[in-house]
Amino acid sequence: MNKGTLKYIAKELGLSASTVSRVVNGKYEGNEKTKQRVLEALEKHSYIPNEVARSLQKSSTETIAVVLPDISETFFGTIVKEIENEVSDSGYMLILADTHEKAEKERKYLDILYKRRVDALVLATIDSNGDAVSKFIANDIPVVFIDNIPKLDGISAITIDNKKAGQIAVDYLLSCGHTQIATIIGSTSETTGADRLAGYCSALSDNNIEKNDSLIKFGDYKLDSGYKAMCELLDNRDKAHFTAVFVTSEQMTYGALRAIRDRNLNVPDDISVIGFDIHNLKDDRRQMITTVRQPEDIIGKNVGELLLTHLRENDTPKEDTRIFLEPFLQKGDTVKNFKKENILF
Amino acid sequence: MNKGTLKYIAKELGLSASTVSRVVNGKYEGNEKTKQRVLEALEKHSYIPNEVARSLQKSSTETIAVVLPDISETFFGTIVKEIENEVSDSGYMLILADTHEKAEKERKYLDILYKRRVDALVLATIDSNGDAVSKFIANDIPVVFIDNIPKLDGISAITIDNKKAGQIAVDYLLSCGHTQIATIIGSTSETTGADRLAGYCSALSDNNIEKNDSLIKFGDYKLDSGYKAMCELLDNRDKAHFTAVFVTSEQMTYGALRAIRDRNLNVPDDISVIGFDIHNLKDDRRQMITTVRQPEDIIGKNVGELLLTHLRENDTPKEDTRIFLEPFLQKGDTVKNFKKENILF
DNA sequence: ACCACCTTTGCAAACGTTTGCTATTATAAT
DNA sequence: ATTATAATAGCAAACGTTTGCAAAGGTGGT
Repeated sequence: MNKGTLKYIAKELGLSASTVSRVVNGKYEGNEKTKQRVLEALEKHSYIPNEVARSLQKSSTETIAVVLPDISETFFGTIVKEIENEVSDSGYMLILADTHEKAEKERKYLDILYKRRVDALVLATIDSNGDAVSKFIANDIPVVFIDNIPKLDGISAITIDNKKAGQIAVDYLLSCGHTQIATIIGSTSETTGADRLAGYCSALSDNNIEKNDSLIKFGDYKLDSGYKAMCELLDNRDKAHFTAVFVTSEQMTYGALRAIRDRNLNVPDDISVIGFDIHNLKDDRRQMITTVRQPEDIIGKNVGELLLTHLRENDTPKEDTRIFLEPFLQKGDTVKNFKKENILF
Repeated sequence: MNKGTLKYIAKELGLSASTVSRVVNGKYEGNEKTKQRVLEALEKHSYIPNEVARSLQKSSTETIAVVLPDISETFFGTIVKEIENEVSDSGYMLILADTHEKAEKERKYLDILYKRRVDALVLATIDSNGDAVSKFIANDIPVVFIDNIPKLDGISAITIDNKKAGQIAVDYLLSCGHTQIATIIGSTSETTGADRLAGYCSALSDNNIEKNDSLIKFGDYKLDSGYKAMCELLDNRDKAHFTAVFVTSEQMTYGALRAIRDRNLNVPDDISVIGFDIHNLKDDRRQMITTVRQPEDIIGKNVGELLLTHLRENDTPKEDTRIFLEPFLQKGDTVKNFKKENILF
């Protein structure tokens, strides 16, 4: 029999595994003396329970899966950190899956994670076909989306109000005197992109500015697509002029900025740029990119809390939770203010 | 008996669990017809193996623990991403522990991870007392350090050459005409800090510049300590003058920059700064902080590869692996070049 | 001296797999 | 018809726990 196991120690003591187990778990109600004997033996062998065996028996792994497109982005890193912070005291650990923005990898990971019997799933999906996720729901494993609103029932979601995010950006540009505003939107097959676009549109129409479809370009959240979209906008600038552009993802923002630079245009003198999810360096001495931001830390904290209530009460809540947090604007130096000309620079 | 299990399906087919198991794992050698029957039944019930049970039986969880101080830092995020990328094809998943730079949390996590029977451990320790880690070594669980050189035997390490990092920084400053160079070093109880300091010293002495101890300050890698150290340096500047400072961590660099700004001094005109691990925004249109960098992606890739060979061959290699990667300088706009005055700005 | 009851501990099944060995049956060789 | 051989499938133990139930032993009351 393997050393270091409950059974082994029990046999050595002439006791049963049950007794030792109960002592280990603080459920022992018997003789104080034997309790001490057991405790000593545990100490002596420096017994360490096997969580895998425990998991099997309890059918709970105390593990939360986090599936996201790119852990190296500060945005996701911060969310993960906050989730961890929230759930670690309850003994849960995080198992991390980076999908590299690939739908196929996401599906594969979801399958594996289901096999591994994670207790809960946090998902920033890039492919909310949602089929791979339905197994989780069917088995009452809590699922929380952190990036967009799921199409299936049974999934909670904690996101920002993406429509408002679009509005904030456009409102700010309007307040700076811009009226010809272009935008680069990520995929609209998810609510995320669609809502940001909706916010853009409604802010315009609220201010009686007619929307110009040739000022709306679409990308896939990645750098190259932002570059390409910006090029198209610039190429068509004679016909569809604009003074500012609202780019709706971090990577696409970098792409757009690069495209602008490649044409030897200046930001913000020639074109104003407002980005998304840009994490400017903490050293605020220097130039910053104006950006719409999400409160990642609050998102993460909320996800953690929600997960814990789901997991503890072990009741799937009657209603899917929907928490919408506030996006906010972080002013930088990439938007020109026509209202107070020449003051900013 | 629980539905969805091997046993259940076996019973329904009038077969034994063994047979079904063997089909599932492609180890079945029997009658083609029964194989098909089993396959159909598996399909029909959409059978999903329970990895927890498998892990218990195989005593291998296909899980790699990654323990680090702060996953929200791009530096660690990138390393994690690359490790994941390297090992995911082999079926390994990452379990993530963020220690929030606390030695106690690190120890706690290491204990838990050992209980959870992870197959390997990647550790960026902040407390290489190493005691919590010795259990892993004793049980032939591969351990790789990614931040400093372990004191214990049996641990591999993949780091940059930290001495060279110090030399690179100082050499660059010297080449720009600086001779009075201060430095802010993280804890020297780890090799990381000690080596960077050694590099700083040797670069000075190689150039026949006498080291001035009052230009060497110590911090704990965090922002506040960088701020404080910089203040001390500035307060003492009459007695110990300097034109440049080499700060040896990302957060301390931000702290130092803030201290400089708070005194209304200009970077680089009044003081040149060279940081560490600074991830300047990808939009290289803008001002950047001059910094020593580590090739995170290569570190991650190497860690992944090393882990896989350890895990696959299941042999603890005779010798502890030591891989030293090259740090590199990323030039920015925070170092003044006295050699070609007024050209850079 | 008997019964009732409480205290202390153990038995055995269960969690869901994998796998070495054996049993059964069919096939072929003599 | 007998035996050797191969093909097929199952038994049962193992992985290391947890836990409902039962058994053993002890105590005290009558």
